[in-house]
Amino acid sequence: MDVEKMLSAAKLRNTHQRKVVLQLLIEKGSPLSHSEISSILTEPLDKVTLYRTLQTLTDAGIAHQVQGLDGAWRFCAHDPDSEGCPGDHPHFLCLHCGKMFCLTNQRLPRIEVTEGMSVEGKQLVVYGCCSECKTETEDKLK
Amino acid sequence: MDVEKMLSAAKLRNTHQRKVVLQLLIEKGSPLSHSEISSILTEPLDKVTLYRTLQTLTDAGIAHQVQGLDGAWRFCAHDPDSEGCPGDHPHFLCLHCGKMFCLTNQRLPRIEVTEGMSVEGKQLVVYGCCSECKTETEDKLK
DNA sequence: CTGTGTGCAAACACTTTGCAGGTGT
DNA sequence: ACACCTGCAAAGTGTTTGCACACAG
Repeated sequence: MDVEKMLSAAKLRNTHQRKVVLQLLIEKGSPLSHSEISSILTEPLDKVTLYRTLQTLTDAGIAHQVQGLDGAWRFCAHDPDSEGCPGDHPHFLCLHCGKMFCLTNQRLPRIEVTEGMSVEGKQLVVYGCCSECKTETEDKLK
Repeated sequence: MDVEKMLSAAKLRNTHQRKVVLQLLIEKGSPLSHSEISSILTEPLDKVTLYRTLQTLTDAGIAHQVQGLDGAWRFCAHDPDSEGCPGDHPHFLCLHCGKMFCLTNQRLPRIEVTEGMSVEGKQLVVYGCCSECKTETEDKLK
C-alpha cells in the first residue's frame, strides 16, 4: 500500500511532512529514533513537527514505538497488510551502533501476571551486538 | 544479608547515602524511579548523588535497572542470596499510578535472534493496570 | 593521609507548550 | 472557509559535568 493511501485509510491529512516521514519508516523497515530520522532526512523538518508526526502516526496505528535501553523511542511503520497486532514481536537493540531491529519471526510470549492486574500490552527488548558491528570488531582484531 | 555487608561484599565504601538508598530499595522490593526515591526519603539527598549512587549500585551488581514506558529508569535491589541473574524476570508497569512490580515467579523467555547477533541481555515490560488502581476505578463507578 | 564520594552550580539534552501563519479538504 | 498542521520561540523536565570540600578506609 502506498503512503498516501495509508494516511487516508487512517483518516489523517496527506501533508508533505507526514508522507516523507512515513515513507522513510517504511523504506528502512527497522525502528528509528527521532535523531536518526532527522539526520537521515535530506530536507529540513522541524523537530517539534517530527515529534507530533510520530505521535500521530502511532496513535493512528500506522506505526508502533519501542524504547531502547538508551531511553530513546524508536518508531517503526506497521505494514497494514500484514496480520498480527503492531509491535507484537521482540526488538533487538545493538549497544554499539544503536540500531534496532524487529524480530518479526516470533510473537511475544504470554506472561502470567499477578491476580487482579490487567494487561494492555508488552514490549520485549533484547540487546547485544549486531552482526555488522561484530564483524567490524573482529576485523579490527586481525 | 544486611546493607553494610552487601556494600562491602561489592567492594563499595559504606557511606551513609548508599546505605540509605540500598536499604530503601530492599524494603520496597519493587523497582523505584529517581523521583520516587527522592520523594520517599525523609532526609534530603542531592539528586546528583542519587544518580551516581544508583549507577554505582547497578554497576556493582547489587541492583538492576529497568525502563518503564514513560522513559524513567527504575532501580531494584537484588537479593544476593537468591539464585538467578539479576533482573531476569518480566516487569509489570501500571500506566495509572506508575508503579512497577517484579514478576519474579517466571524467567524471561529464550529469544531466537538473527544469525550473527550476540545477545547480552534482555528486558520485558508488561504494562496495564495494577490491581490497586483497578479496584479504585471500579469503586468510583459505583 | 589518600583517594573516593558528596553537594552545589551550571551546562546540556530532550520533550512539551503556546501561538501565529500556512495548508489540506 | 474552516479546521487542522507546521514552524518558531520559549518554557519545562530530566540528566550529566566540573570542582571544592568532606569522609571512609
